[in-house]
Amino acid sequence: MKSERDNVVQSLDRALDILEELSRHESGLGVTEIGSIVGLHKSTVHRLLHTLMLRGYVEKKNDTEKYRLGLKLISLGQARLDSMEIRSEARPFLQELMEQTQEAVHLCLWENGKVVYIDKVESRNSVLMYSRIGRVAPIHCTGVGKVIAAFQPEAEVIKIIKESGLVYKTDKTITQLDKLLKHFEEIRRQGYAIDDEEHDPGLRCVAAPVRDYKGNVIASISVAGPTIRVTKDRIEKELATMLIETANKISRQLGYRQ
Amino acid sequence: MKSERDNVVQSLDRALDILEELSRHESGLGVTEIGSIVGLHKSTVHRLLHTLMLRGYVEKKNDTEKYRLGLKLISLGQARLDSMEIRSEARPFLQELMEQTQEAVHLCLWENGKVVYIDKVESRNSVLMYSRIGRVAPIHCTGVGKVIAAFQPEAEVIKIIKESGLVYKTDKTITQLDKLLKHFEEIRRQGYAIDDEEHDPGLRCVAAPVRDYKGNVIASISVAGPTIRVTKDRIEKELATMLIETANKISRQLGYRQ
DNA sequence: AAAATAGTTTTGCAATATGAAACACTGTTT
DNA sequence: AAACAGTGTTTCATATTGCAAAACTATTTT
Repeated sequence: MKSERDNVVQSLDRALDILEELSRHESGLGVTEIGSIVGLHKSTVHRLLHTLMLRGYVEKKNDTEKYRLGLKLISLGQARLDSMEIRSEARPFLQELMEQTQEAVHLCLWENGKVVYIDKVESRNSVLMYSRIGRVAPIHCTGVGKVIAAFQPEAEVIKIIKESGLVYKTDKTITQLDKLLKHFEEIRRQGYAIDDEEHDPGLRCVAAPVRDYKGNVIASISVAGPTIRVTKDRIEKELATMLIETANKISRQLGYRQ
Repeated sequence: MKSERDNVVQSLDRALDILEELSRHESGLGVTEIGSIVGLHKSTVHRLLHTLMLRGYVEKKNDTEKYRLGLKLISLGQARLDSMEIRSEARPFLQELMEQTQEAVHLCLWENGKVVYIDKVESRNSVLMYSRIGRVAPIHCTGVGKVIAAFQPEAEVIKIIKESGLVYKTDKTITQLDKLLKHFEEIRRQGYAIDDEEHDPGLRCVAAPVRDYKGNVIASISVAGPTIRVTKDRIEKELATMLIETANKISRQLGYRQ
């Protein structure tokens, strides 16, 4: 039986291992360190790094022997981001929402069965949180994830959950499939989702769905902050409404007509 | 004589060719197209794409046979951006400056002999322009580039100019080395640089240097917009001062004490 | 000063990656 | 409907590449 791993180009695969390891180490890694972590001989690592460095994908950090990701990755990553029309269309609305709420605002996209952060507008009051452009948002314990998943075909959602699992993050994480699906019904009914410390203790997020011109939910936006500021009361009285309005504006910008 | 191109890992090198070609084609490319452009057999391209796709570095566009850059590049690019402390330190100041001026504001970094855009805050009035995160700003015809180059060791600047040349962009581009170096003297004297339609017709930009804790110019910020809004008069009367003040705030944030 | 560790280079050869050829699929033309 | 053209995918013989062991160089630690 032919496997996905058949026909993988070994040296390319290895080089990508190296890049991903470097992305996890902001302070950089040496040749021998990389070799140990990715399980390759240091002379192999050295040659792969030589090619990556020549092409700008890695660089040595401040004339040390430590390697880090290179600027070419910024360029390619940004090229991919810039090709996302929804991102530029949505940005002004996100900015406005951040100004109104003074909390961090996010835009996530539903891509290949994953919810990915593709924009984020920080406020002056922003606190450190998990969300970061390029990161995947779990569909069971983030507002942006739950609100997208709730509006996808249930069979597809179940398949994804079976693959990635309902990983426990906090005591409030929903880790039972039937309870999550029931929760998704509630989200569909009220039109928005809340992450009530389900991903990070002390953090709450409210998210609303963004639709494309056909009415499919393809993205979500959210407002997130510490529970002492993003209170349940504040969500019900003002944030949910503002969020849904903003999401609707973005949806209309994308050609959605209800 | 050992060349840089010695010991290049061929299949990695080729895969990077493919990624860079895809970054130039927002609408995606097919296997055979890629093969034609990068000069490889379609079966070779197919196998490299298979590995890149498995790892998330490319994906097929909306169930077509066209390939495009994948989300993993966003992740890695953003990891590199997020490792830049100056970027997060500067962002609130850039936001403030954009609010005050209502024009596009940029942050560029001096890295490996190049000036690279690493942040950009758009205004509602932003017009389409060359600047894009990840792109390199020419040091002879952009404000952000000239103001960094002016404060670097002259020998190093001359070396870089000899390598990349003084490429003509508009009728106002400075294309003679002696005139450019003289212009750099003027920039050092007045403490800011102006790109007066030297890179794009109809666009003007004013830029100021950002210093590190040692006083070295390592970055620059700029305000840019159409010449009808970013007038010479407005630059002299208000923009230059605001820009220098903001650049100084960022420099102080980085530990610079004059 | 000696030992240990890390980075870099060399090299023989086994394994990989290549591209030509064939096959499968899709869209266009007749 | 059949033939044709072009693209994507797969196979396979083999030439070339990439590998890691070994050796060398440089730096750090003891």
